[in-house]
Amino acid sequence: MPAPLLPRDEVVQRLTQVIREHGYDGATLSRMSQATGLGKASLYHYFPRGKEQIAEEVLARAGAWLEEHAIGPLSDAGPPRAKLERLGRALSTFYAGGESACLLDLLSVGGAGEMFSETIKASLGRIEAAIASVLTDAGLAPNAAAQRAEEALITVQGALVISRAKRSTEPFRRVLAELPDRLLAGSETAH
Amino acid sequence: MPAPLLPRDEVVQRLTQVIREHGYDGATLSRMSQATGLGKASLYHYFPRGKEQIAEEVLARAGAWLEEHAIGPLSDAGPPRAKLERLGRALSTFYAGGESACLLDLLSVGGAGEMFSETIKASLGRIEAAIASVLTDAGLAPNAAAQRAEEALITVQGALVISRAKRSTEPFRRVLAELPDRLLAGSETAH
DNA sequence: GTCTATAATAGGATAGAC
DNA sequence: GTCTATCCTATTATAGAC
Repeated sequence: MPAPLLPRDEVVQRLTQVIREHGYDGATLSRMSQATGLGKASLYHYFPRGKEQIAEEVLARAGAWLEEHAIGPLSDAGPPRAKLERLGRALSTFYAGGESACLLDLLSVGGAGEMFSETIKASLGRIEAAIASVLTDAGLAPNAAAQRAEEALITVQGALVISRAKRSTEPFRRVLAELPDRLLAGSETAH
Repeated sequence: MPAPLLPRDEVVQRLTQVIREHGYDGATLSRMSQATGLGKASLYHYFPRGKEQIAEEVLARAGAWLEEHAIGPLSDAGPPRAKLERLGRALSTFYAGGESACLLDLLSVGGAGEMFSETIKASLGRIEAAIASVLTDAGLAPNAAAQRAEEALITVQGALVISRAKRSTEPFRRVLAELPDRLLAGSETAH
């Protein structure tokens, strides 16, 4: 059997780019074929269930990346502020400094929304819980911590939308920079 | 000439629903035909340039609604807090309490993004300027006011995304409820 | 102003050669 | 593992009757 032109992970990575740029409906097999250099038939060799499977793997890979680089480190030892700053750097990488859209956003629209709803909710839940846990460590009450963790997600997603709409990464960069202060405001480690 | 089955504005309203639910690429003429009860050919009678013109008019109508119900009233006489509360009510109506996605979000993705980029940026600019103006009236420095106005947009958009992803309107409702306090915090009228 | 019919193209998916 | 060729369906768009 001939060696693949691209390792599977590289293929998934390029498909991720296509979906992030065009959304689920706009991510046609033609575009995917072009982005990977593989014919449509070859894509079906990698992903027998077609487009839906592609989106599933793209989503899973993104989830794994976040788990490793953003969520996991929040459980490490260390001061809350340092962990939140590290989270900010991870998110900046993940979203390419604000240039790349969020899959959870794009894949929650229309027909794709129903397909991936559970995966998306689970991902959001995990990151939200991890942030909340850091904030309780920092001295916030559980309710306040949970609420602020959700606010963090809201602000990051909103900044991505506004950055995309304004065609400027400035809102995203500003939001990320301010994130640790905002989350820790009033906590025992903040003063 | 026979009377139209639906007034044009009613047609545009139903088409708006389709785009808001499915995004630009997912808003097919079949769905639009079904939503309006008009055949595809009739849609081309209303909108000779097809789907792109439909999205243009949908966007224009949404912009006009916002101008009248959200942006305009911000220039009326009255205390800043009252105006921001009224803005919140208008946005709650506009986004159906968090159930409906934002056109500026959906139409900034993929190919549609390039088509409507200028319109979208202009809309964002107008609402941001109107909010900033209320905040300077409330005693904030122009820079702080502009920054907070952008934060308002970010938070509202983010709440819509998270509400959609979580399939719960709670984040949106909470964000709207907290909006006036957040925007006015530290201003001379806040204490 | 709306319709049926139809063109032309693009989309998702599969068969089978190499 | 990749390709060309093909199928079927959906999509955008138009022509022309009523």
